[in-house]
Amino acid sequence: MDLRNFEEKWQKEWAAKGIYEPADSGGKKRFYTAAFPYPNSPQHIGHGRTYTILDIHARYARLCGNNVLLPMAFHVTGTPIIAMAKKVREKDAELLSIFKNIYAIPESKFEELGDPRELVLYFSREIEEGMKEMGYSIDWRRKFYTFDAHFNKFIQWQMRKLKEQGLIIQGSHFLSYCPSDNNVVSSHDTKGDVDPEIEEVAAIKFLLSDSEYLVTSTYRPETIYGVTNIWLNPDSTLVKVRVGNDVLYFGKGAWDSLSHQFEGELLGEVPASKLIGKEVQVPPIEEGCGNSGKKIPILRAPFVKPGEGTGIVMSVPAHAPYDYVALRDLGKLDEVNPVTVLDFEGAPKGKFPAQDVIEKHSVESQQDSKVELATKELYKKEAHGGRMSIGEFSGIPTLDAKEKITSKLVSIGRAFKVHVIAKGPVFCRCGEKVVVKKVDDQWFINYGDSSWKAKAKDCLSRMELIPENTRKDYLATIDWLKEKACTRGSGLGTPFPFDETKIVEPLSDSTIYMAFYTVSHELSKMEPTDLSEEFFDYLFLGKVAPNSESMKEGSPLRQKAQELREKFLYWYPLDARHSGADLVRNHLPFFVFNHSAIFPKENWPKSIVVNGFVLMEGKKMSKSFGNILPLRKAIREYGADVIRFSVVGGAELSADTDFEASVAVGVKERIGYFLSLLDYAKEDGDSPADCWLHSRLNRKLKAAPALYDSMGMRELGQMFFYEMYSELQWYMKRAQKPALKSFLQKWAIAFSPFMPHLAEEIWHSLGGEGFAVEQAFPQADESSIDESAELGEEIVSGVAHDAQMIEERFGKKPSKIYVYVADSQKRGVYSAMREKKDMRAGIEWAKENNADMGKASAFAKSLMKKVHSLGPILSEDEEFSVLSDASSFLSKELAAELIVRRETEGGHDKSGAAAPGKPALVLE
RNA sequence: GCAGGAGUGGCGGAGCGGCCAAACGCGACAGACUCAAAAUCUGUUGGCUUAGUGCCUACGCAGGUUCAAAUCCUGCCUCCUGCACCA
Repeated sequence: MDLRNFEEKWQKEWAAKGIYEPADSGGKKRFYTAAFPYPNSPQHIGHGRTYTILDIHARYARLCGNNVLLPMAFHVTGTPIIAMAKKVREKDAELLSIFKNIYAIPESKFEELGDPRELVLYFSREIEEGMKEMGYSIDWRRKFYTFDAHFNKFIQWQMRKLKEQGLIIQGSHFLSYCPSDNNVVSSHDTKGDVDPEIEEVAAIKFLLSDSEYLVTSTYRPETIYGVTNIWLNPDSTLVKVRVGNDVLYFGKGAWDSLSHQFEGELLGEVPASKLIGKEVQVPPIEEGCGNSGKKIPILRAPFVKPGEGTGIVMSVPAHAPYDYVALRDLGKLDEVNPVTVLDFEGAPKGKFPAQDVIEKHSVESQQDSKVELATKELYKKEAHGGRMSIGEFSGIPTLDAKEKITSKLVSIGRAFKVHVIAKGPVFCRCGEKVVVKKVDDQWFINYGDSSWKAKAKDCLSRMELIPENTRKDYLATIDWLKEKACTRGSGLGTPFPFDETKIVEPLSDSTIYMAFYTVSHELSKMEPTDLSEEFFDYLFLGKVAPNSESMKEGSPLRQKAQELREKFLYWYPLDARHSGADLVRNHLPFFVFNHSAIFPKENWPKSIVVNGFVLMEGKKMSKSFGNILPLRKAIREYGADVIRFSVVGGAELSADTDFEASVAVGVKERIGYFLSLLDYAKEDGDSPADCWLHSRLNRKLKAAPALYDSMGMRELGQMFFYEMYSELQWYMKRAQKPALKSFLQKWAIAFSPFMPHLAEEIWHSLGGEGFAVEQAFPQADESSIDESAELGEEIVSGVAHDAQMIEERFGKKPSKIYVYVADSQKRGVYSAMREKKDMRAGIEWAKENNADMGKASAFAKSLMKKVHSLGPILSEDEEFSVLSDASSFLSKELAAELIVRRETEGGHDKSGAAAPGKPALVLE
């Protein structure tokens, strides 16, 4: 069976009739979008998940009578595509092998793919075809690329709107940087893919003489009161640098890195050995307090790495195990004056904390690896549970004191801040050490602005978030966001309007583009030069400057803007934004922020839906595992409906889902089963089996709308696919004359958001008019929900099951099976107990109704344990007739004559074991 | 380090105070069909037991609340994800 045949057929029909190209007016509307793809590779099935959920959302909205817009475009902004094209031109073996073996690109194409534009076109075509083959109900007329001139104009307008409100600022910025490549370095540019995280540390100045200082860098400026000496590697070279009026000493290697951060005039080099033995002054942060302002010695320390930090280290033996051990090894502990500056719970009495922890771990010498352990242990205690125990900041928690002391040192001119690569050194792929570079004229979008944050939160508070438990993540991110660098030096995209040599950075040009979709199909017919700031002001905000020439009343451009404004106002606000869960920390908050700043409240987005990832046979999909299943390949292999369902139906929205080939095969086979039922497309029957099946269906139809609204993908899939499937199998076994026409019609439409092609095929096979995907969602018929019919079938299947169970023990094939239906007295006891959830209620009922008290109390006792969980039951007559009706079916199933009797008839010692809903069985 | 999340059967994963020995799927086993296989169907899949509706032991570990806990509370252990200029 090849599902592709009818899938392609219906895709063509849908496209020919343009049913996914909605008018920009009329009736109820819904506007849904998902993040546009970045076309630097073909899509794999993982990409299919978000779009499939989006499509299901859109399709359900259509069944509910909405005019639905689902547009798509391509995000090409940034450097990766350019870098990739460059690699193609250089004939990079690894990349070309991926092209050939994973992406299946013909080698004849390689030449032209060296051009970034061709690369974009190639992969975007690939992606678009895949989306069409998946049956996504996208309006492709609105497609654009983010390097299009029209879009550029729009983004420039956006930047201007932000700047007007003071939300675009300029300032200095620290970047991880490779001096050899002359480029910014991020985690995938480093050896071992280490993230070059930038950290701020305090650089403290120790006065050597006049205005000459040794500069040490430290994570623990709060220990300044306890510094006893300076460590200097005797084999290193120091450099003297003039910064302002000061002359600063740094380790030579350290200066090479730090020189990218601030201006300084290199005065010369000094061998470190020349300084050893001299003294420096501890910054006089608080006279007479600890070692503050005192003279301390410079000691030799071969362990100091001249390239790290500033290459010069301050020593605090009371709190730093390394310093303590080093002094001990040198035999100089007695010559210095350690001071305890921090107190914490469990701090040793009469000992220095570092000494204590060193002794506890019996550390022998500096080379002992336990020093590291001791350092971590002590630091953890002091940093998180500790407080200052000296000076004006006494009693203040360590982490706060760190800040306060640093600012005080800065204010007295004895410290400044430097930025270093955390957990360094980190090396660029070219081999060079990554440094921190300061950029002075960087542009930012100021997400740190507090009134903007408040606005963004206001916007968020009005939005529905699915799943709702993501809300605190958004709030935390909104709080945490600060200035975001919004331009880059190179890459595809939009020139930044205030400095056209720069490009608007990718996460900044994808925040309000949903508004662009509402008119993109019209804008593309216009000249980009017409898309002025004034034009967009009118289109999106309805604003006209009083003396505007081009937009004055009656001008052609004003008319055009008016026409487009109506379309924009029709579609906006956006009803739902769909995305993978990974974007909760960046794109989605930006989306909220920017909408809240630029658009009035009535055009703020209504909801966000996020979903988890797709795993491949339990593992993360990745090029290195070689387990990527390209979307189009998967469609060819299994069919679009199978992939749609496999990627979406197996897990809750926010959970990761697993793609397994064996499951996909199972889905495909079940689809075949549903199709085979078309042979039974007769008008409805009215047998118990028919009532039962329609009851089950209507129950599902009743539950469905709430599930579709909350994106309960797993449960919908479970219910309409797997459950329906096994119920149909039971039905086919039970029904003498299966009649499934109206059942299949309703089912196909209700499930069409998941499997639109199958639905269309079934709909037309049953002679339906129009398209299945344009019908109204089938309303549940409450009167068809028949609890008795469902209970009846449960009893029948229970009898079949129990009889088989007993048969195994019976030893031989029975020729007769007697079924005893429990009497009405038991039912009375049962119902009374069920209602009151109490045994006495049953006994009382028995008394009042003159029942056999011995029997009644024994029965009541047997129900006692599950008195809280008794389900509904049928009356004796109902149960009797259900079983009588089913007796020929059961006889056939069990290959034995089945005789239904009432418990009251007796006739067998087992007959008394009958319970309501659980008849007693006797095999003969 | 900070923030967030998760630990259930052979596996994936439901359940979030009582119809739970635990949905559904996958896998495994048995049976039917068949010359045989695949596919399909039917059943079994914690232990013990009765010719079935019974009992016991289970939901990371240790306690607690409750008539009742996988579900609520406390502590501990383990694992995962994110931490920005990157699409």
